[in-house]
Amino acid sequence: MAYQDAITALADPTRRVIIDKLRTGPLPVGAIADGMGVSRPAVSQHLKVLSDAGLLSVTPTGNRRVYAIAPEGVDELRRYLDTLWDDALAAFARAAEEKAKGKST
Amino acid sequence: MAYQDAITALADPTRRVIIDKLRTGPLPVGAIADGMGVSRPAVSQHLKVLSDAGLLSVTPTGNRRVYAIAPEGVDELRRYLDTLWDDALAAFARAAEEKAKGKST
DNA sequence: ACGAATCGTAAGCGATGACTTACGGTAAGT
DNA sequence: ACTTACCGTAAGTCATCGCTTACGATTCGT
Repeated sequence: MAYQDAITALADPTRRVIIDKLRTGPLPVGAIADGMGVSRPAVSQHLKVLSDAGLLSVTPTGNRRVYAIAPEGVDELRRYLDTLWDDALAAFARAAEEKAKGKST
Repeated sequence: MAYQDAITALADPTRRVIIDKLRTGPLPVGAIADGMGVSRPAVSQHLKVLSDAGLLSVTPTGNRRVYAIAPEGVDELRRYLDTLWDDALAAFARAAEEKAKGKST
């Protein structure tokens, strides 16, 4: 009960930028908000969405909160897409096969 | 230049239901719309979004239009998530390592 | 102890998007 | 040829979402 939230979270462009910024490693909020065109509170809201979706982990360190990509959350989404991938391929092959047979019954 | 559209398309619950209906094989619009709580035009609109995102293929057959999952589109999204997965794992390992070292430099 | 810094939350606003009804267009059936 | 079935599109409505400004809480520095 989570891959749906992960997809919804990644649907927003700004949130994808945040994810990209965290690809190289964990960052505090200020560093994340720095450079992107939106205010820091907006970034905070996005971080909450991403965290709730299980895509980010938070580590309160003294004054600041360090965010990092949570591999588990990404993996959940990955597994969903894998099953979709498998089914799509199977259906594709079956459809091609029926077409070749002339499709009777 | 497409995985973004794929994610956006899959973000909607109704569209995910459509995708699930097509997992077992291609279906015409009527069969897709049948049983889900929204009107057929709504389904048509969703089908357009999914098609534009590269997640579905259309095959006009006489009177009706048969939709099927496009493996290519799914694969694009899959590859994006794989790179994210790789980076996340690498960053995770690096962070753990630095923490163990006591973090110098 | 006091001021500055870092960050989350609340309230309000504007835009995007999902849905409905109504309509037009093409193919199949008789 | 006429009717029926199947489907996409247009217009309009209503909710959702992302953004901003304002504020409060906690922690660091001096």
